[in-house]
Amino acid sequence: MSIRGTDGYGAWMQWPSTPAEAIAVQEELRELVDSTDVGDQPRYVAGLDVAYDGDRLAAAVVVLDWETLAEVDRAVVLGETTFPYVPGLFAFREVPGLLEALRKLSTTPDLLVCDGQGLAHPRRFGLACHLGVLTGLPAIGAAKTAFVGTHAEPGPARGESADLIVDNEVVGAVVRTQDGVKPIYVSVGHRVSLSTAVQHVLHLSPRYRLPETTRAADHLCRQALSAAEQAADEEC
DNA sequence: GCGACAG
DNA sequence: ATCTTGTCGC
Repeated sequence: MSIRGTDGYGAWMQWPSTPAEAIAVQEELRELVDSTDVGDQPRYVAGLDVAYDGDRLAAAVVVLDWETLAEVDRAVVLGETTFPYVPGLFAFREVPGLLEALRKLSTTPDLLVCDGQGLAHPRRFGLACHLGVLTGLPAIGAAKTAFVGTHAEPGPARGESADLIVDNEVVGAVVRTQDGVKPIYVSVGHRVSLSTAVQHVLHLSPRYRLPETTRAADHLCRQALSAAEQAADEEC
């Protein structure tokens, strides 16, 4: 796929090498986030995830059909970390590999489901916003644990949720995707409203706590990383 | 000042 | 993220 949204920026925006520069990039790109519904009902939904082994990494994207949740495309790239893990700057560790994987797809996703936060971030610009703005594609964040905000305990049944709040502002939703399971943290990434993001996550999680997109991408990047390690061991 | 902190 | 056995449940 082409990365329409990035071209204008990629040409002059150098990748940050320090936390201060990274924060400056977030402060600038955050202005480009669109938290309203744009585009039609998605047909191709992508799950994205990255697995690590020291400085080695595997970034994967798996595209599923919205109706059947069957896989229609996949791409995975091996690489090395270029940025340390710093809470709040997580995207700078995962974006390079994920953009490369997205570029390898023969399908252009209608929605990106990211393994992390979107607007539920200290500067309102988590991984999902970053990937959404750089690609121009609708994106949502679906994280396994909380990062910022306070919230009430959502009801015990699948589909129940509670607002995730920061400074009297709703930055996301805490959603119970299955009866009795620990809820997940959903927030807007780009070009999707929060209520739509929650509906999408529930549609993508018919049986397990995490969206099928996330599960598929998680499996792929782990498998690719371990396969690469096997190959490396045999060499030496 | 101290602790907490997506993956 | 990753390090890690057995165990409860469908």
